[in-house]
Amino acid sequence: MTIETNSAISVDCAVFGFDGKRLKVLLIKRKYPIDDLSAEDLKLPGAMILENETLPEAANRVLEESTGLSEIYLKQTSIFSAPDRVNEKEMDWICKFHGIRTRRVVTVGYYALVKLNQGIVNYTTRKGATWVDVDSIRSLIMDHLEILADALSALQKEIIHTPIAFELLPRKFTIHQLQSLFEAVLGISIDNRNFRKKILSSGIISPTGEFEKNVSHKPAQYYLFNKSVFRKAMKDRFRLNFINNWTY
Amino acid sequence: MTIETNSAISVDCAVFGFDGKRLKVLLIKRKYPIDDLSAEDLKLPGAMILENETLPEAANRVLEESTGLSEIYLKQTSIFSAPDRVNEKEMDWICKFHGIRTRRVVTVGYYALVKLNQGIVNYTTRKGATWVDVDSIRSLIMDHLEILADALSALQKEIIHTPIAFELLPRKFTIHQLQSLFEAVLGISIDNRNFRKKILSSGIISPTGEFEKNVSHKPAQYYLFNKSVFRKAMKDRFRLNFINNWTY
DNA sequence: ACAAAAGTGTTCCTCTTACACCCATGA
DNA sequence: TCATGGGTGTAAGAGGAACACTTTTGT
Repeated sequence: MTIETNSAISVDCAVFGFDGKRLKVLLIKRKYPIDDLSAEDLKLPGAMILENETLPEAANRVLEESTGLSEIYLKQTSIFSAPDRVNEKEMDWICKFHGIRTRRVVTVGYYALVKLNQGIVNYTTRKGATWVDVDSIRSLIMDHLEILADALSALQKEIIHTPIAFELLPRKFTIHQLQSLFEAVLGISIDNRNFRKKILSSGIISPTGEFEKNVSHKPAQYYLFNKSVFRKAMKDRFRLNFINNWTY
Repeated sequence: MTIETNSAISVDCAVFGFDGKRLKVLLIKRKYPIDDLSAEDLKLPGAMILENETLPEAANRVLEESTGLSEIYLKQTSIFSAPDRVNEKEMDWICKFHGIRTRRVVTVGYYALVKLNQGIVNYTTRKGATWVDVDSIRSLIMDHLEILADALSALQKEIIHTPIAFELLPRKFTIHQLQSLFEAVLGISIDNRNFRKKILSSGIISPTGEFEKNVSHKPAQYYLFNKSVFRKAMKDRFRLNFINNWTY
């Protein structure tokens, strides 16, 4: 197997999902183990870029292969370019695995957000991938732990400024789910009354009139994300006469 | 001249400075013009990465060459990876200029912030580089205009969340200078009373007791940036019970 | 009846905004 | 004395933070 590459640039994707309780990330096992590089070692999904492909295209290809989904929310984070980020043994493995020859691989980190559901879990399980609690991950191959940490940090920054939370939830969701998501991603706890007030008064979600069924408590209403209101809100962001959201 | 490169990855830097009135960026002229690629074409300073160099190291090298300064504030922005981002003619020029052979160049954008002063202006002028009003730039070679726009947009986002404004000002500065900087970078106007109140009550600047001299108006006091207070403020950012700075 | 999560209001306080005049200096 | 930017205060309103109980459902 030889993939034609024109330069040793790869992409690695931290694919995040939310199971209602915790933030998960998709990990795969090393294929083609050699020597003491075990097939049990976990890594982020990634690939070398192809000749006629941009980096986001490569990242989308990785996502489609690993989740079966296209049109996933995708965001570039940092570049990892330390000349020694891949040690000699790992370098051998990479060259063998990808069918290339190179002395150095620069990788570009991405994070992706998917709406976790049974279909995806089935698909990824068939592929041998697993969804792992982000908090519980202690080691990954090469510098993938660092790439993951960087992706998580970028996600945390972004989730409070842009409406990416909705990329991690089903189309219809309860306010409680939304709140739990913020709590899981940011590692904080949020007052429920204030949260409802803020999110409802912002107008970016709309009630559907549908309610949970077969739950052993008062059924919660389902809401929808309201893109148009959000876009309007973004336009109004630079208000009249002063700086918003100055966080010094 | 042959620089050894192990892959066609380059860095391009938007070096920003502030002259007290306007945001400036450092542009250089194309060297070694060929055909109708003129020596008058303007570009961002950039370079191919060397074999044993990380990307930030390459960017710092570019900065040191173009400004004579080290220890400059430097921040990575986006990656430009369209396979056709460099047309054939430009590709010829790149290969000739850098003494390499490649079919494709992926470039990584950086922005840098420098404290503009006579020394730097002299240095850059000797090098044939110029400081140009960011607003006035209409075209640059290849996709450098896009790289610049991306850098500016990253700077605008960052300046309201982190204390990078001080990287663009002299060590001692007046509140008016600081305000003008925000106005220039963000393209807004700010109420002077509110600005003073906010910046002074934050405690991140300290008065020096020194005042302007030889100005034909009431002399303004000079202030210093107070790093330690700022770092403390950052730690307090995640407050007790709710999400800060939610901008939906 | 009980367990479990949904849903709801008010008060206090801080921060944002809008706005206009006198001061100190050099020319 | 004039031109220039420096420097100051206040009031009204919006939004953030803290806080506890009732409702609805399934078991």
